Order: sequence, then structure tokens, then C-alpha cells
Amino acid sequence: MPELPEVETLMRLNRDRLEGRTILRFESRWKRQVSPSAARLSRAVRGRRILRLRRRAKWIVADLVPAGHLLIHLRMSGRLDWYDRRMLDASTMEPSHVRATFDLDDGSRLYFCDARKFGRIQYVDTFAKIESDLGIEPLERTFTPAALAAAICRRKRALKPLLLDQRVIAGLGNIYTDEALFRARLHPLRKSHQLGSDEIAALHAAIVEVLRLGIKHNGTMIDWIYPEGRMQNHLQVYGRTGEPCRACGTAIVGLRVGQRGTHICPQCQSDPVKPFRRRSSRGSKRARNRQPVA
DNA sequence: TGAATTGTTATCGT
DNA sequence: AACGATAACAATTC
Repeated sequence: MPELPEVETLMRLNRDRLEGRTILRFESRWKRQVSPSAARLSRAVRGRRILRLRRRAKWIVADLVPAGHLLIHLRMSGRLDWYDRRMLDASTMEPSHVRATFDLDDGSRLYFCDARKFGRIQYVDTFAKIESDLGIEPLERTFTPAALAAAICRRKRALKPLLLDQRVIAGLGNIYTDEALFRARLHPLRKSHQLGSDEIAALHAAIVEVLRLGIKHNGTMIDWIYPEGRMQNHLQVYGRTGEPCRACGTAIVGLRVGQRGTHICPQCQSDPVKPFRRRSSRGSKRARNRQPVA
């Protein structure tokens, strides 16, 4: 599950290898993953030079010369593997689950690997269409507490599915959403329109912190392979069901929110404020310890 | 064997 | 109509 930090790590790892290179040949081994079609993408990128490699949301974007953009989305299990000419000569071995290859003008080859085949390779003439479907980039300067408030306060949704929505904030996935909510001490079922400004500020800080930390540790490496990822050693709640909260010792609880595995500390992340209010018009702001749905 | 896994999209409901 | 919630889907692993 590559999320923003994993995609950023992979992009940085390959940036110097790819920038300035010209794509000589593209080959797809699983055409369904290629858009608009393997043949058309192949025609579009052949002979074009990669001006710049960058990340937008969970996309790795190659800006091409003279025009166009090559986009790669790793989804669940996608990877990039780069072999230089010497490595290609030295072994006939390929990485596992190769779904597509890009041959470059320095004799190197970029492999797109993806066990589950959910990843996407896409060519677009202009980036605008992609851009219009994406929310704010959480590590840009424009992502301020006010920007976060503007993005979520007008919506009336539970925090977790809202944070996972790429049209709202781009780049968070299941792991970093759980981690950010824990650090902000917010329950994933809390409603986005009823946060105080202090809570907005806490959530903003938590999102930035957890993403920066993830990048600093080269991402999370659990059951998939990313280069030297160490963020798994710094996770507070994700995948720690039953283990003690590092802050208070309470056992981490696993639950399901919007069909997603979700992890919380029931002590640190107080219950949502009466999400199922019946009639008690506005009085009891505290009715704390009631059970979430069940 | 089937449950779990994810982001996106299509569909249902309010 | 607009929005939110939910189901379906892509395929594989254990």
C-alpha cells in the first residue's frame, strides 16, 4: 500500500536515473493496466525525453519533452525496479511480477512490477484533467490549518473516509490516516464539520508530521518491498491491534470504518461526540462513554 | 477455501 | 440536485 511517503521515496530513488533520458521503447505485459491503451501509450512516449520526474498525490509523474505526461500509480502492490546496462548484461534474471518495461537511451531499463495488477500506467497530453480530481498536497506550503479547515469543514463526513478521499487531501492512505488521527487524538468517526479550531490545528500538524516522518524513514515496509523502509518501526497504531498504546498502555483496538481496517487507542482517541444523536436537542455535550454503533 | 487487502468508480439513498 | 454512504471491482496471497 504505497502512500505519499512511499511514492515520494520511490520517485526520489529514480529521479536521477530517469531525468534527461529518452524512452526508446515501452512494452506492456498486462494491457488492462495501461491507459488509454498499450499501443497508444507506446506510440505517445516513444522517442520522448523525460524532462522531470515528480510526485503528485500518489502518482509518479514524468513530464515529457516536447509534450505530454507519463503517469504511474502503484495502487496496492506496484513497484518500480531499475536496471542499468551492466545489471541487464550480468543477469538474465528479471524482477518478479513484471507488468511493463521502459527501455531508455542509456541502455537501462525501468521495470514496472505489480503482483496484484491494480496499478496503472497512463499517458495524458495535459495534466489538467488529472489535477482537477486531486485535493490539496499536504506537504506544500499551501497546506495550512486554514486550508485544511476549508477542505473539510464544509463537508459532513467521518474523518477517516474524508482523509482517505484523494479529492480532498491527496496522498493519505490507510496507514498514515490512522497514524495522523492517533497523533491528533481524534477518533476516526468524528464528523468533519464539528471540529474545534484547536482540533483542526492538531490534525493539520499530525498529518504533516506523520508524512514527514514517513519520508524521513523511506516509507513503510511491511509485506511488500520498498528500499530500506523503516517507518514500520515508528507506527503507533497501524497493525498494532492488541498491543499497548505507546502513550498510555491501553490495548490498541481494531475496528472497521467505511470497509477499512482501522486502528485506534480507545483511551487517547476519545469517542466521537454523539454521532447518533436521537432527540436530546443540544444539552449534554459530554455523554462520553457510549458505544459506537456495533 | 475464502477472507483480507486498496483506491477508484458506479450506484443507491437521503 | 447534491451530497454522503456503500457496493463492486481489479487480482493475488496466505
